[in-house]
Amino acid sequence: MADHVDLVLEQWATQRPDLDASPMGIIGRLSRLNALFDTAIRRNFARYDLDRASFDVLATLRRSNSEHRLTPAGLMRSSMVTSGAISQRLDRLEARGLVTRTPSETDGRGVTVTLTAEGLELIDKVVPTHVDTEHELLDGLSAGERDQLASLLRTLLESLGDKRD
Amino acid sequence: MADHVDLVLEQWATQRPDLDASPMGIIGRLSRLNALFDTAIRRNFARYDLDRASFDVLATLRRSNSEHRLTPAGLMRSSMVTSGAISQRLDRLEARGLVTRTPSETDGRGVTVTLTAEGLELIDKVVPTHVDTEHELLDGLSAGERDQLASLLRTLLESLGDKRD
DNA sequence: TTTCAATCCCTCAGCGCTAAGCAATCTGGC
DNA sequence: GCCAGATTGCTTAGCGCTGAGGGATTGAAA
Repeated sequence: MADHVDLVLEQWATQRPDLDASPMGIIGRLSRLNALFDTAIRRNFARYDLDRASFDVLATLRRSNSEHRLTPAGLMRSSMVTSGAISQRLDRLEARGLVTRTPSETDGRGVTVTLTAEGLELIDKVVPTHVDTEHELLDGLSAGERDQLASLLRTLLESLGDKRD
Repeated sequence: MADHVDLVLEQWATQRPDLDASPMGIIGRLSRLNALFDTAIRRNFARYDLDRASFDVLATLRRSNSEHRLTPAGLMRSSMVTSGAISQRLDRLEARGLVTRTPSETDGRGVTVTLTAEGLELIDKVVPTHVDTEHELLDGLSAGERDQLASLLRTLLESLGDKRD
């Protein structure tokens, strides 16, 4: 019963027994899981000519409100990428006709990003398959273990200052 | 008591109540944690003119064996990136004099990558600060919670086929 | 011995991101 | 009403990775 991170921990214990490398048991595994999840999730998106970045924007617009509209700043806060990345994502989505950018009615600097009918149709088709993919990825845990894991991860996120906004 | 992912889950429950989005409670949090960890870890590396890619290679060589030597293929298996990425990482590290590439003595196609004295000195200086950083990042959990979390993550990794090699 | 699939490492074009910087606009304190 | 500092969204150079592909070598089946 051992994964790759166990090997890494043993190697450090041998080569640098003075170090307490135990945090890698969490941070290393988390990073590996993220890479594995990402590969599986991207494979699903590719079937719809989407990448993760585009999906994130479309999904954020879809779930945010009934008008499916948000500012670039709002999208940035939700996504943990820089404003430059958001601009470029929107360029690509706008070129494909999946979102529109219109000047804000209340703020001369601002822009409103809205899902088009085509964008809504696409994301509503993809999201269920995405949720299925995620369910499959977690098949190895029981319902109780999943709850426990989600709860520990939330505790950790909150301790690092993650907020609702 | 709520983090950003709780908001996302509520939004999906409102906009698409037909979907069971609960896996996002794990996969979404894991992805967010990974991003937060990455930022903190890279900030520490930057103090030593290192990026995460270079650190990964140096650390893998350091812990692998007493000779601090490995093939590019071995580095690739350990890192979850493509062979092209390894080649480029080695180019950078070799140019800085932190590793050497020598032809394998037993395989005409092969190369042996070895930590130089300078590379060894650098990684031995950085690793303790890296471990400290990781300890700080997990401060929000008790020792028991950390064990529990590591164990759940290992179960999940194993269910996805992660192996020691 | 010959053949050939597999392996090893590399190159390179393309891609999306970051970091820095900019112009336009807004806002709160005076 | 005015101005300084924030905020908004965008542009661009530079960076590292992927994915595709290629040359050389190996090892095992025919």
